[in-house]
Amino acid sequence: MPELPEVETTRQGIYPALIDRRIDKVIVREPRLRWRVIPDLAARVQGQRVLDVRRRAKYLLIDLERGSLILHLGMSGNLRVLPQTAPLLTHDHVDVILDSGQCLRFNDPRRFGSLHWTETDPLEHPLLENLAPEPLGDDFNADYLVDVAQRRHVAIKQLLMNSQVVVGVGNIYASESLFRAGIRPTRAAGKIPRARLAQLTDAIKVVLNDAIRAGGTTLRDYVNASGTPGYFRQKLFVYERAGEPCRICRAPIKQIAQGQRSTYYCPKCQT
DNA sequence: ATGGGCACCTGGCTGC
DNA sequence: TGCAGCCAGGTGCCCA
Repeated sequence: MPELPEVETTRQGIYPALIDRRIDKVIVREPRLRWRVIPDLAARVQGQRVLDVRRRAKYLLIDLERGSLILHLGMSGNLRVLPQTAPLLTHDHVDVILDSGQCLRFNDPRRFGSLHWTETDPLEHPLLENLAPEPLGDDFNADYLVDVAQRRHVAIKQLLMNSQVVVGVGNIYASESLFRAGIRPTRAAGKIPRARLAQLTDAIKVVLNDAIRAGGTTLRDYVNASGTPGYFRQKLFVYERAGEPCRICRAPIKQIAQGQRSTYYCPKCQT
């Protein structure tokens, strides 16, 4: 489900409820996430105050006084802020109960999400330490992408989805960014001229920022911390629009498979 | 180093 | 109505 805009929207949504609150209790109903949640997680975090809520790539980092929770939403996860007494739904796997009486509830039907605890710098956690630059940061720019794309034979879309190249760009925003840059997703990364890659870095930033502003994209199950969907779906140019007319040139949008994922593009606008 | 394919899991939809 | 098959916002790991 969630790519960078959805994770960032979630971060912004949970921040006010978490910041400076103390954790009264953690309830892990289902520890079998992508990695098994450590058995003593509740004991380790109980009583600690929340110092910050950050995002790195698609990971949420909840910094406490003596460590950090590292949370990933996987494909189908969401976090909601609810009254502690709110009725449970299926797949409500974890509750973080705060001293305000509110509760941060993690729901994840497919259990591709994860919850780790670290008592050292979370950015040096094995899952995070080798991640590429943030797409919205200044070090993700034309020079960088040109350098990385050099001599690479992979299709540009797959390059964009590689977290060693840039983080946070998933299946939706890879297709959307390539549309806005007018680049065909199947083009070999190393054969795209510098000027086009420069347009692409800009397109990625614009698309991600627009999506954050719209509260993310809801296709099926994504909801923000208040339980409401994102509105960026209405602004998608190609994703899940196979056969529908291109919003620019009216040519039917094409759907292909790349690396076992669906890719969408306009055969006229993207070359 | 690079690239490709699989695995993990549940649920919703399609078509027989 | 039932059920098999396919698809879905991710990504770590294993293999060539």
